[in-house]
Amino acid sequence: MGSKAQSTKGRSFQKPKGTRDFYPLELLRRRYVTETWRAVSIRHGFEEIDGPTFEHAELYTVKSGEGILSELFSFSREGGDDLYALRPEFTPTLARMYAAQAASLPKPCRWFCIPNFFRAERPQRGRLREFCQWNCDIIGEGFGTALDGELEIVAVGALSTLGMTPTNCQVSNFHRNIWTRIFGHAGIPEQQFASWFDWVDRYFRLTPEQRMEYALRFGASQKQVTDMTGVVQVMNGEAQAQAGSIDEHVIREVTAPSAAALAAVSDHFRDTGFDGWFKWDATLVRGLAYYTGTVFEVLAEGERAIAGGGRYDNLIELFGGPATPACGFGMGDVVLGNLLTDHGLMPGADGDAGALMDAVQNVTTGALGSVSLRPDVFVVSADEDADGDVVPLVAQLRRGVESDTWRERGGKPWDADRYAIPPMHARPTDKATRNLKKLLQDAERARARFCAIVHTEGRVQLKDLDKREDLAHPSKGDWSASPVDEHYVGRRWSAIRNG
RNA sequence: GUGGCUGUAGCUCAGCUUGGUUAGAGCACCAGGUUGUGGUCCUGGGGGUCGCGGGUUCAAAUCCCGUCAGUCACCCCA
Repeated sequence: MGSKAQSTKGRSFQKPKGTRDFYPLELLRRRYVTETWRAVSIRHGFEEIDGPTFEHAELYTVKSGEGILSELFSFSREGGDDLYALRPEFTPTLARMYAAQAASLPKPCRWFCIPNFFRAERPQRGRLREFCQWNCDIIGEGFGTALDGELEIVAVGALSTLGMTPTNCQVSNFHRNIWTRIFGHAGIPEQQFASWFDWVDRYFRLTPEQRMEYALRFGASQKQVTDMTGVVQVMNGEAQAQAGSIDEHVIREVTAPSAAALAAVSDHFRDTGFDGWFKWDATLVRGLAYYTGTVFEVLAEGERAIAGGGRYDNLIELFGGPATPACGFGMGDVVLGNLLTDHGLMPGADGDAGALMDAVQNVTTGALGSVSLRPDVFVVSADEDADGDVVPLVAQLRRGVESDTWRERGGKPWDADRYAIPPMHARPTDKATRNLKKLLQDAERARARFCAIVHTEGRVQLKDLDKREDLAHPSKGDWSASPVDEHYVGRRWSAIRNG
């Protein structure tokens, strides 16, 4: 080590711009994040997939136009005609894969992947040319309207597991159709919608004067700018509508259907115990033209978006599949890594290799909750009055119960004693039926080990699906859906798993 | 594609404004010693094309030009 390592022969090589070398400690840090992503995905009922690292370049230009080629690493075989490109995102691959098998896939289909992506951009903080990104997508309709909310909760679940809280991190939400309706109502021609989305997107990055100038340049009128400024202010709750702009009641009326969809997302945050994370932001529209409904971004102070996603209801069709609604998000490892490090939430950031090894060990082998590919429990409702208890119970089981000792100590997210009851793989049904027999079939088809049947007043009946027998509580008979109870149903298979 | 900052030992950096003897520090590494077997302390040691190229000068890490690389921001953001 101490002697001169470089030979006078040979030349030295540098890693390509915007790429990273992962020495042992760095790779462990990455695994801490990716294994957490994986565990959280599985617990939320998502299945892991992957696709090729490169695709026909056309797959990307068909969606985004030829202009995107300059941001791709593209190549062709020596003497070959086909142009390929390293994948810059997963959505086209996903749409292609889904379209190819659409008829035989379950509806909805919950898929995740944690692949590397490549973009030929200029690197800067939080943006590299090769990075790792977690993608979660729900494709196809369930009976519920909560698909978007369900999806967002997965992202929040991961951040929460990694130690982020609503005080330093929130999910900004909006619905693109709120704007298209407003645009329509304001008499803006459809060809100008894209420009107006850009305008909305830049709202907080430009001064009022710049906003006016920007709008006039693409052919808007002064009145329209005044109107839209008023709409942003009303929507964000910053002010009453100003004189001369669109009346607040009119705004509410025009946008009611889309606002209701957003409210459903907000409700889902509440039902799953993540209320504080949800935020409205009327200026959040996201650049991509393919979003058709809700759009969201996970934001934290001082960082670019940690995750972003939304609803894309006509993309599967674009890739040759049947018309299928879908929503998804992506979360990159670069920004997240910066964020965790800055908040003291990255194990081994101080070079403590032992702590880092323990952290990865805990995440992967079970001290923090083993990840069962088979669902630990399938939760169904036996009574209409208990329907509303399913989502909260599933969320509670997936979250686990943190231990008092850990909480009082102010422990780190990766500490082995974090949970009194570890997080589990829990699933609700996607079926609309109330037929208990069918619901149990659904549970067996999902290969669940147990089924929790929720009755009124938080009573839970527990079945071992492998042994086909009921597991009654020794003294109370039924179990409880409330984690504060001694006979909380989560305790039962927490005990089973620990032997 | 545009702009700001940076590039000196394996790592983190000082020195550059006001050019001038063998270019420094801490950590790391190696050797020896001390401490009654490991993270203490002491002593010594190896290791540097001062990113690269050109220019100005008697003399350049230092000033000027170019170039490459890194980084941050803009553009863009799937």
